Amino acid sequence: MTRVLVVDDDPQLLRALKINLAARGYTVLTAPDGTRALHVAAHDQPDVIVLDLGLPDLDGADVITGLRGWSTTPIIVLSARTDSGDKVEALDAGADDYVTKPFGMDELLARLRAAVRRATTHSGAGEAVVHAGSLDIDLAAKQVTRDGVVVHLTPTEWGILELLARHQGKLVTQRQLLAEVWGPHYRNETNYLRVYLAQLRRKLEPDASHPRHLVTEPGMGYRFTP
Amino acid sequence: MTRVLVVDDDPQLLRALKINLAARGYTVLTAPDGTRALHVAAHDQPDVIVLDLGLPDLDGADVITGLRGWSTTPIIVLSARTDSGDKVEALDAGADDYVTKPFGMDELLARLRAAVRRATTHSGAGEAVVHAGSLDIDLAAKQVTRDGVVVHLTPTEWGILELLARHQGKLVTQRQLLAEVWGPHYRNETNYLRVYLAQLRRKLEPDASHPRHLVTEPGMGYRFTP
DNA sequence: TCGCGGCGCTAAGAATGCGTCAAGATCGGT
DNA sequence: ACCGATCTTGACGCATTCTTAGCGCCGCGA
Repeated sequence: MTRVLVVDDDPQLLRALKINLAARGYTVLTAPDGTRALHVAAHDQPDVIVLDLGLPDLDGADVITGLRGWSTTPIIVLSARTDSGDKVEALDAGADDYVTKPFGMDELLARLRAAVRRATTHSGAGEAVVHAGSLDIDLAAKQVTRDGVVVHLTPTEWGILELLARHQGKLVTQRQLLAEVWGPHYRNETNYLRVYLAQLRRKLEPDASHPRHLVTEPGMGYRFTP
Repeated sequence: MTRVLVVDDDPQLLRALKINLAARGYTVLTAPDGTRALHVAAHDQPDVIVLDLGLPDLDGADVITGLRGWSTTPIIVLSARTDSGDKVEALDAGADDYVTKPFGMDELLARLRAAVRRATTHSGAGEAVVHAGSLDIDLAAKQVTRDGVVVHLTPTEWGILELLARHQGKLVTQRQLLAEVWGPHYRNETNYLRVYLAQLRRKLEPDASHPRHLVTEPGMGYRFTP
């Protein structure tokens, strides 16, 4: 069953889309703002995302960028703005399609089918386990094992590790981590990161004081290196 | 270089598209009708196809079906018909996107970029790496390697290198660098640049006193030459 | 030939960011 | 209401990084 994540702050529209999509046999997930959209996307891995711009908390382009860092899930943007600049911005940020409101339900459904078709014909099964030394991180099961033994992580610890593992090899800025794990208001609380990274290293690294996987890039952020 | 096949029976529009696309660095192929479009597509294997509906010889949906039989090249449909039924038909036949005339050139170009990006990131490895001699600059991972070894850069050093590498070959003025890396208030502190460029050269250049990549343009700024 | 501005280079003090520890505060289940 | 787990908050020492100043070189024009 195809799973669609619909992100919109208008309960009316959300409901209308939910009914229409469910009637066509889609499984519908919803989120009312950007922060929760990112959470749901990471947690439930939908097959396609319908994203309304003009969300209350985050800028539309930021939501797209936040998703594109680790996911290639098709994104269809909805917007009331017909301005061509907005379209260009959203598409260049990584959106797959852009539909202006008011839209025909038939058209949206057709674009949805097109997006899903592309994604399924192009990509095989995405790998959900990241290996790193004696560490195995199962992103789908949300579980980490070290030398085969399960390591217990708190929700916050997992949030950080997941984000880093999804971007493995890439640098993740402190702001990115704080915004994704704690929320957009915590962007300057770099304190938290120091505490939690130390905790993660204590649990995961062979030698916590000389980290091999959870590497600090001073002044910039952190990097997970397999 | 990205190759675009434009299919349209209107010579005016064909010419306009050709000029605009060529100006953006695309290689442009053209076809005036469906039959020749299929031939060119089979023969030259373009990276993306812009297809006008309402061709003189074949029905639009038939052209799409004809292409989709053997190719997964992205197809962007142009049409004067705003009717939602046409859109649904074209998209379900296998088109990737549908743009109604009259359209903004900016929007079309953005949708073109989106289509090409999808196609390349899904199949090939979409890497954002700048190579220069024994230097590899990974802009996404924010990491530099020299002869395969990772070179550690401070945030400021990286800020400068990133800006220069993104504009590789082009001259970047001192004001530009200072404003982007330090902030708009530091536009006259050319001192900083001297210090940091020296540091970067020491870390990255084979012979720091005879720079090959980080070149000074006296009185103007700096240039990164691969 | 001389003076001048722009650049490369070095080095030291100042400022910032990080790891660490430990003690409250909060949450959630019994 | 209690208790353990988890999250927040503050403080300290240390290392790195940034800022700033000073000197010498080179090319250019007077």
